[in-house]
Amino acid sequence: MAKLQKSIDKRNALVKATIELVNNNGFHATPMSKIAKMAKVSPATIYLYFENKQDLVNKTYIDVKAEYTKYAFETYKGDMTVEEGFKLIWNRIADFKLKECENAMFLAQCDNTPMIDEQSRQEGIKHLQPLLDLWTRGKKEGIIKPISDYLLYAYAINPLSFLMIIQKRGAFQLDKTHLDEAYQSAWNSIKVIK
Amino acid sequence: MAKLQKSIDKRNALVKATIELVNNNGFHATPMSKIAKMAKVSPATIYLYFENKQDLVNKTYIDVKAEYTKYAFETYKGDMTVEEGFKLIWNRIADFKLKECENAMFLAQCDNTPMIDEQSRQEGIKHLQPLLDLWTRGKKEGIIKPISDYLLYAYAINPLSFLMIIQKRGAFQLDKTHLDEAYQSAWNSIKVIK
DNA sequence: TAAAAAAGAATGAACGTTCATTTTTAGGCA
DNA sequence: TGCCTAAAAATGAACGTTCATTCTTTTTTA
Repeated sequence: MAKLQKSIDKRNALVKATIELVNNNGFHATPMSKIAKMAKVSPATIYLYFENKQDLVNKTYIDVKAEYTKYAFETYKGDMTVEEGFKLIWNRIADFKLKECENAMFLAQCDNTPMIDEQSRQEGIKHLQPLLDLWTRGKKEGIIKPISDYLLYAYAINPLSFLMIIQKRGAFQLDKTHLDEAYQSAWNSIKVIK
Repeated sequence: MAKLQKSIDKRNALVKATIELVNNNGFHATPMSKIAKMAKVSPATIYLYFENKQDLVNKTYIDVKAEYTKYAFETYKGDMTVEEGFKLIWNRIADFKLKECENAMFLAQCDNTPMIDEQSRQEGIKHLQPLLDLWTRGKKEGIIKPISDYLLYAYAINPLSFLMIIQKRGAFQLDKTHLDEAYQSAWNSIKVIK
């Protein structure tokens, strides 16, 4: 048990180092030797936990994506109204992107580059199912516009990624007021207009 | 003149090859030797046109960004109403992202990774001024919500990047109906609600 | 004490860039 | 016009470095 614990710590250290270094330098400008150094491990040890560099980054992506969606849906209950549910999930996602900025930046980079295997990408998408289910219910109840899930995502959720990135670059600070405005924009763009 | 023409052709070929290879492989997985091969040029020749690899990708970014904004604002006239102007620019941007998919993918990758120098990034942002001016006017006239330009961009323009990426990945096809819906979402999220 | 985990050094391939050389260009002169 | 030449442009090969991965040895574990 002590042995297993130790291994998990090392794996976590490797994943964490990968995120930080890839965020700052990009995938291919991040040598295994630096990841090893930051995780306080020998380069050779990485290969006890991951097949190779590609496997390391794929697994890191899946880990982070799982953490992200776990956080997003953690307090959501199936008996909420569609509007309540959406508001809750939206705010949890916003929270995550702003508080766990490093993790969110990593996901953004993975989603916009050929860094990740197609298979790992698919794996990551699965975790969004609760949100899709909520939208399906919302459309049935006539509360959410009867348009493609992709469009709903593009206008309601994805803008948060953009805001996170420019906030990270120091262009502006997202405060409570901004977030309220952002939520209103998100909700306006998906709700049925009466 | 023949000589100058020839040089411009070569530079263009290099920029084009860079876009295609970086889109498919990422910046650091794209060797200069492959760029040279695709542009039908010797590796050494690249260094007659660009200082080094970083300079090549910076210049490519600025070129593509300029092309993008030129297209976006080409038919816009200052005497249009705010709503007309926005609709026009929005549709031009959508056009560009869908027709010039390679170019738009390249920009998305640059904007979400540490691939580009901060200076080149700033240079690229300048070109968006006409859109910012339009929004300023819209706010003055009480047509556009009095919120930060970043939020306006996040909800009105940026979703197009997301749609382009998933369309490119084959997840779904953006047709005319989708585009109309997308435009309505965009406009709803920035216009003043009466 | 034997097996598993970890380490550092070694290896071979790939890359960005430069170097020495060849090819092309432009234009002055026969 | 056609030829010559010096400068500019272009090239392929070579260099030195960096990196992912493996190998051999040492350390830790149970």
